[in-house]
Amino acid sequence: MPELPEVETTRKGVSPYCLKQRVKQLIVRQPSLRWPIPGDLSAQICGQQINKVERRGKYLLFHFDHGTLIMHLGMSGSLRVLLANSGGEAVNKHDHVDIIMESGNILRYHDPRRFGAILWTDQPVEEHKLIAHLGPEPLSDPFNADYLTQRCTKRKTAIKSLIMDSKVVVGVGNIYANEALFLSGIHPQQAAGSLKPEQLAKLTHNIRKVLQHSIEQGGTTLKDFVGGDGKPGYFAQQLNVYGRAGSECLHCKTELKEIRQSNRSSVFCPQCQPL
DNA sequence: ACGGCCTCCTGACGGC
DNA sequence: TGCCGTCAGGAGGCCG
Repeated sequence: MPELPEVETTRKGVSPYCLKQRVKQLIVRQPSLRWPIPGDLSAQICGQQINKVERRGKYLLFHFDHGTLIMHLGMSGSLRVLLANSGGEAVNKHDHVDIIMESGNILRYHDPRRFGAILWTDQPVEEHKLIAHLGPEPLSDPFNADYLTQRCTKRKTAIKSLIMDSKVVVGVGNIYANEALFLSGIHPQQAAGSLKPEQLAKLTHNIRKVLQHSIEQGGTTLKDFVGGDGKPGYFAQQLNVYGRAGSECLHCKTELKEIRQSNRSSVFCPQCQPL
Protein backbone atom coordinates (compact mmCIF):
# COMPACT_ATOMS: atom_id res chain seq x y z
CA MET A 1 0.00 0.00 0.00
CA PRO A 2 1.87 3.03 -1.19
CA GLU A 3 1.93 5.60 1.56
CA LEU A 4 3.48 8.99 1.03
CA PRO A 5 7.08 7.76 1.51
CA GLU A 6 6.60 5.12 -1.16
CA VAL A 7 5.13 7.67 -3.55
CA GLU A 8 8.01 10.05 -2.91
CA THR A 9 10.49 7.24 -3.42
CA THR A 10 8.74 6.38 -6.67
CA ARG A 11 8.95 10.00 -7.77
CA LYS A 12 12.66 10.13 -7.08
CA GLY A 13 13.18 6.77 -8.76
CA VAL A 14 11.41 7.56 -12.02
CA SER A 15 12.34 11.24 -12.34
CA PRO A 16 15.77 10.76 -13.94
CA TYR A 17 14.16 8.69 -16.68
CA CYS A 18 11.44 11.24 -17.38
CA LEU A 19 13.01 14.66 -17.20
CA LYS A 20 13.33 16.34 -20.58
CA GLN A 21 12.17 13.13 -22.21
CA ARG A 22 9.58 13.04 -24.93
CA VAL A 23 6.86 10.43 -24.82
CA LYS A 24 7.01 8.21 -27.87
CA GLN A 25 4.04 5.97 -27.23
CA LEU A 26 1.32 5.25 -24.69
CA ILE A 27 -0.01 1.74 -24.29
CA VAL A 28 -3.18 1.33 -22.26
CA ARG A 29 -4.09 -2.32 -21.73
CA GLN A 30 -6.73 -1.65 -19.09
CA PRO A 31 -8.32 1.79 -19.00
CA SER A 32 -10.65 1.02 -16.08
CA LEU A 33 -8.92 2.41 -13.05
CA ARG A 34 -10.74 4.35 -10.36
CA TRP A 35 -11.80 6.63 -13.15
CA PRO A 36 -11.34 5.74 -16.82
CA ILE A 37 -8.02 6.73 -18.31
CA PRO A 38 -8.92 9.55 -20.72
CA GLY A 39 -9.32 8.27 -24.26
CA ASP A 40 -7.34 11.20 -25.62
CA LEU A 41 -4.39 10.81 -23.24
CA SER A 42 -2.20 9.34 -25.95
CA ALA A 43 -2.93 12.27 -28.25
CA GLN A 44 -2.19 14.68 -25.42
CA ILE A 45 1.22 13.35 -24.41
CA CYS A 46 2.78 11.61 -27.40
CA GLY A 47 5.55 13.73 -28.87
CA GLN A 48 5.46 15.99 -25.82
CA GLN A 49 8.20 16.47 -23.30
CA ILE A 50 8.01 15.85 -19.55
CA ASN A 51 9.43 18.91 -17.83
CA LYS A 52 9.14 17.87 -14.23
CA VAL A 53 7.78 15.15 -11.96
CA GLU A 54 6.27 16.46 -8.76
CA ARG A 55 4.35 14.94 -5.90
CA ARG A 56 1.35 16.47 -4.15
CA GLY A 57 0.12 14.29 -1.33
CA LYS A 58 0.06 10.84 -2.86
CA TYR A 59 -0.51 12.17 -6.35
CA LEU A 60 2.33 12.09 -8.86
CA LEU A 61 2.26 15.01 -11.29
CA PHE A 62 3.99 14.71 -14.66
CA HIS A 63 4.24 18.23 -16.01
CA PHE A 64 4.17 18.89 -19.74
CA ASP A 65 4.22 22.27 -21.49
CA HIS A 66 0.49 22.17 -22.12
CA GLY A 67 -0.87 20.21 -19.17
CA THR A 68 -0.28 17.65 -16.46
CA LEU A 69 -0.68 13.92 -16.19
CA ILE A 70 -2.03 13.15 -12.73
CA MET A 71 -1.28 9.69 -11.37
CA HIS A 72 -2.33 8.00 -8.15
CA LEU A 73 -1.11 4.56 -7.12
CA GLY A 74 -4.17 3.82 -5.01
CA MET A 75 -3.79 0.87 -2.69
CA SER A 76 -1.82 -1.54 -4.76
CA GLY A 77 -0.25 0.46 -7.56
CA SER A 78 3.38 0.73 -8.52
CA LEU A 79 5.37 2.46 -11.21
CA ARG A 80 8.75 1.32 -12.36
CA VAL A 81 11.24 1.91 -15.11
CA LEU A 82 12.11 -0.73 -17.67
CA LEU A 83 15.40 0.13 -19.31
CA ALA A 84 15.56 0.20 -23.09
CA ASN A 85 18.51 -2.17 -23.14
CA SER A 86 16.89 -4.72 -20.85
CA GLY A 87 15.70 -6.66 -23.87
CA GLY A 88 11.98 -6.24 -23.33
CA GLU A 89 10.32 -7.63 -20.26
CA ALA A 90 7.24 -9.78 -20.25
CA VAL A 91 4.00 -7.96 -19.60
CA ASN A 92 2.56 -9.32 -16.40
CA LYS A 93 -1.00 -9.44 -15.18
CA HIS A 94 -2.16 -5.99 -14.01
CA ASP A 95 0.52 -4.14 -15.99
CA HIS A 96 -2.15 -1.72 -17.18
CA VAL A 97 -0.16 1.09 -18.78
CA ASP A 98 3.21 1.66 -20.43
CA ILE A 99 4.54 5.13 -21.10
CA ILE A 100 7.33 4.68 -23.60
CA MET A 101 9.97 7.39 -23.87
CA GLU A 102 11.98 8.33 -26.91
CA SER A 103 14.96 6.91 -25.07
CA GLY A 104 13.24 3.53 -25.24
CA ASN A 105 12.89 3.41 -21.49
CA ILE A 106 9.43 2.47 -20.32
CA LEU A 107 7.41 3.63 -17.32
CA ARG A 108 5.21 0.69 -16.44
CA TYR A 109 2.11 1.17 -14.27
CA HIS A 110 0.96 -1.91 -12.37
CA ASP A 111 -2.13 -1.93 -10.15
CA PRO A 112 -3.92 -5.18 -9.24
CA ARG A 113 -6.79 -3.55 -7.37
CA ARG A 114 -7.21 -0.64 -9.75
CA PHE A 115 -7.87 1.87 -7.00
CA GLY A 116 -5.36 4.12 -8.68
CA ALA A 117 -5.89 6.76 -11.33
CA ILE A 118 -4.29 8.24 -14.42
CA LEU A 119 -5.85 11.51 -15.51
CA TRP A 120 -5.03 14.52 -17.63
CA THR A 121 -5.64 18.21 -17.14
CA ASP A 122 -4.75 21.13 -19.37
CA GLN A 123 -5.61 23.59 -16.61
CA PRO A 124 -3.22 24.63 -13.83
CA VAL A 125 -2.97 21.40 -11.86
CA GLU A 126 -3.36 23.14 -8.51
CA GLU A 127 -6.87 24.04 -9.65
CA HIS A 128 -7.79 20.47 -10.47
CA LYS A 129 -10.68 19.09 -8.47
CA LEU A 130 -8.56 16.35 -6.90
CA ILE A 131 -5.71 18.67 -5.96
CA ALA A 132 -7.32 22.01 -5.14
CA HIS A 133 -8.66 21.13 -1.71
CA LEU A 134 -5.70 19.22 -0.37
CA GLY A 135 -4.21 20.27 2.95
CA PRO A 136 -0.55 21.09 3.47
CA GLU A 137 2.28 18.64 2.94
CA PRO A 138 3.12 17.00 6.26
CA LEU A 139 6.83 17.74 5.85
CA SER A 140 6.35 21.38 4.92
CA ASP A 141 6.46 24.40 7.24
CA PRO A 142 2.73 25.16 6.99
CA PHE A 143 2.07 21.85 8.72
CA ASN A 144 2.99 22.81 12.26
CA ALA A 145 1.60 22.66 15.77
CA ASP A 146 -0.32 25.92 15.46
CA TYR A 147 -1.92 24.82 12.23
CA LEU A 148 -3.01 21.44 13.57
CA THR A 149 -4.30 23.03 16.77
CA GLN A 150 -6.38 25.45 14.76
CA ARG A 151 -7.78 22.64 12.61
CA CYS A 152 -8.71 20.63 15.71
CA THR A 153 -10.58 23.48 17.37
CA LYS A 154 -14.18 22.52 18.09
CA ARG A 155 -13.82 19.32 16.11
CA LYS A 156 -15.58 16.37 17.71
CA THR A 157 -14.24 13.85 15.25
CA ALA A 158 -11.71 11.28 16.38
CA ILE A 159 -8.16 12.54 16.08
CA LYS A 160 -7.21 9.57 13.91
CA SER A 161 -9.91 10.38 11.38
CA LEU A 162 -8.82 14.00 11.39
CA ILE A 163 -5.15 13.35 10.63
CA MET A 164 -6.16 10.96 7.85
CA ASP A 165 -8.34 13.64 6.25
CA SER A 166 -6.48 14.91 3.19
CA LYS A 167 -8.16 18.29 3.54
CA VAL A 168 -6.36 18.68 6.88
CA VAL A 169 -3.01 17.20 5.91
CA VAL A 170 -2.07 14.98 2.99
CA GLY A 171 -0.25 11.71 2.97
CA VAL A 172 -1.03 10.29 6.40
CA GLY A 173 -2.31 6.79 5.71
CA ASN A 174 -3.57 4.24 8.17
CA ILE A 175 -0.21 2.76 9.07
CA TYR A 176 1.47 6.06 9.86
CA ALA A 177 -1.59 7.45 11.62
CA ASN A 178 -1.48 4.50 14.01
CA GLU A 179 2.25 4.83 14.54
CA ALA A 180 2.24 8.60 15.06
CA LEU A 181 -0.58 8.35 17.61
CA PHE A 182 1.29 5.66 19.51
CA LEU A 183 4.49 7.70 19.61
CA SER A 184 2.45 10.66 20.85
CA GLY A 185 0.59 8.73 23.54
CA ILE A 186 -2.77 9.71 22.06
CA HIS A 187 -5.78 7.39 21.86
CA PRO A 188 -7.06 7.17 18.27
CA GLN A 189 -10.65 7.81 19.37
CA GLN A 190 -9.95 10.95 21.36
CA ALA A 191 -12.00 13.90 20.14
CA ALA A 192 -9.70 16.18 18.16
CA GLY A 193 -11.01 19.30 19.88
CA SER A 194 -10.25 17.92 23.35
CA LEU A 195 -6.51 17.58 22.79
CA LYS A 196 -4.15 20.00 24.48
CA PRO A 197 -1.85 22.12 22.34
CA GLU A 198 1.17 20.28 23.77
CA GLN A 199 -0.29 16.96 22.67
CA LEU A 200 -0.94 18.29 19.18
CA ALA A 201 2.56 19.70 19.00
CA LYS A 202 3.86 16.25 19.85
CA LEU A 203 1.56 14.66 17.27
CA THR A 204 2.70 17.10 14.59
CA HIS A 205 6.28 16.26 15.38
CA ASN A 206 5.67 12.51 15.27
CA ILE A 207 3.72 12.59 12.01
CA ARG A 208 6.70 14.34 10.44
CA LYS A 209 9.10 11.96 12.12
CA VAL A 210 7.51 8.71 10.94
CA LEU A 211 7.12 9.97 7.39
CA GLN A 212 10.61 11.45 7.21
CA HIS A 213 12.10 8.27 8.60
CA SER A 214 10.35 6.16 5.98
CA ILE A 215 11.40 8.44 3.15
CA GLU A 216 15.00 8.13 4.27
CA GLN A 217 14.66 4.35 4.33
CA GLY A 218 13.08 4.47 0.90
CA GLY A 219 16.17 6.12 -0.46
CA THR A 220 18.08 2.93 0.14
CA THR A 221 15.65 0.92 -1.96
CA LEU A 222 15.59 3.24 -4.97
CA LYS A 223 17.30 0.63 -7.09
CA ASP A 224 14.16 -1.47 -6.80
CA PHE A 225 12.33 0.96 -9.05
CA VAL A 226 14.56 0.38 -12.01
CA GLY A 227 15.12 -2.89 -13.77
CA GLY A 228 15.16 -6.12 -11.83
CA ASP A 229 11.88 -7.54 -10.74
CA GLY A 230 10.65 -4.07 -9.97
CA LYS A 231 9.27 -4.76 -6.56
CA PRO A 232 8.31 -1.31 -5.39
CA GLY A 233 9.82 -0.16 -2.16
CA TYR A 234 7.57 -1.33 0.58
CA PHE A 235 10.16 -0.70 3.18
CA ALA A 236 10.61 -3.04 6.04
CA GLN A 237 9.17 -0.87 8.75
CA GLN A 238 9.83 -1.23 12.40
CA LEU A 239 6.23 -0.78 13.37
CA ASN A 240 5.25 -0.29 16.99
CA VAL A 241 1.54 -1.01 16.73
CA TYR A 242 0.27 -1.51 13.18
CA GLY A 243 -0.37 -5.19 12.57
CA ARG A 244 0.57 -6.06 16.16
CA ALA A 245 -2.84 -6.29 17.84
CA GLY A 246 -2.77 -8.90 20.59
CA SER A 247 0.99 -8.57 20.99
CA GLU A 248 2.79 -6.76 23.79
CA CYS A 249 3.39 -3.04 23.70
CA LEU A 250 7.07 -2.53 23.08
CA HIS A 251 7.15 0.09 25.83
CA CYS A 252 5.03 -1.33 28.66
CA LYS A 253 4.16 -4.89 27.60
CA THR A 254 0.42 -4.22 27.85
CA GLU A 255 -1.56 -6.15 25.23
CA LEU A 256 -2.20 -3.96 22.17
CA LYS A 257 -5.88 -3.55 21.32
CA GLU A 258 -7.55 -3.24 17.93
CA ILE A 259 -10.69 -1.25 17.18
CA ARG A 260 -12.47 -0.21 13.98
CA GLN A 261 -12.83 3.43 13.09
CA SER A 262 -14.57 4.39 9.87
CA ASN A 263 -14.04 0.79 8.81
CA ARG A 264 -10.28 1.11 9.34
CA SER A 265 -8.29 -0.84 11.84
CA SER A 266 -6.72 1.13 14.66
CA VAL A 267 -4.20 -0.56 16.91
CA PHE A 268 -3.09 1.10 20.13
CA CYS A 269 -1.76 0.53 23.61
CA PRO A 270 -4.47 1.14 26.22
CA GLN A 271 -1.77 1.95 28.79
CA CYS A 272 0.40 4.33 26.72
CA GLN A 273 -2.57 5.87 24.86
CA PRO A 274 -5.27 6.40 27.46
CA LEU A 275 -8.61 7.92 26.47
C1' DA B 1 -19.96 22.63 8.11
C1' DC B 2 -19.59 18.27 9.87
C1' DG B 3 -19.52 13.34 10.57
C1' DG B 4 -20.30 8.84 9.18
C1' DC B 5 -20.69 5.49 5.78
C1' DC B 6 -20.38 3.49 1.10
C1' DT B 7 -17.85 2.43 -2.94
C1' DC B 8 -14.41 0.94 -6.35
C1' DC B 9 -11.18 -3.88 -6.83
C1' DT B 10 -8.35 -8.15 -6.27
C1' DG B 11 -5.43 -11.15 -3.56
C1' DA B 12 -4.90 -13.35 0.72
C1' DC B 13 -6.66 -16.07 4.08
C1' DG B 14 -9.79 -18.85 7.06
C1' DG B 15 -13.39 -22.21 7.42
C1' DC B 16 -15.62 -26.20 5.93
C1' DT C 1 -8.36 -29.78 -3.03
C1' DG C 2 -11.56 -26.44 -3.87
C1' DC C 3 -15.00 -23.23 -3.09
C1' DC C 4 -16.93 -19.41 -0.76
C1' DG C 5 -17.13 -15.59 2.41
C1' DT C 6 -14.60 -11.91 4.48
C1' DC C 7 -11.29 -8.48 4.85
C1' DA C 8 -7.93 -4.89 3.67
C1' DG C 9 -7.53 -0.15 2.38
C1' DG C 10 -7.09 5.61 -0.27
C1' DA C 11 -10.05 8.80 -0.72
C1' DG C 12 -13.93 10.81 -3.33
C1' DG C 13 -18.78 11.12 -2.94
C1' DC C 14 -23.07 11.13 -0.82
C1' DC C 15 -26.45 11.41 2.72
C1' DG C 16 -28.41 12.91 7.00
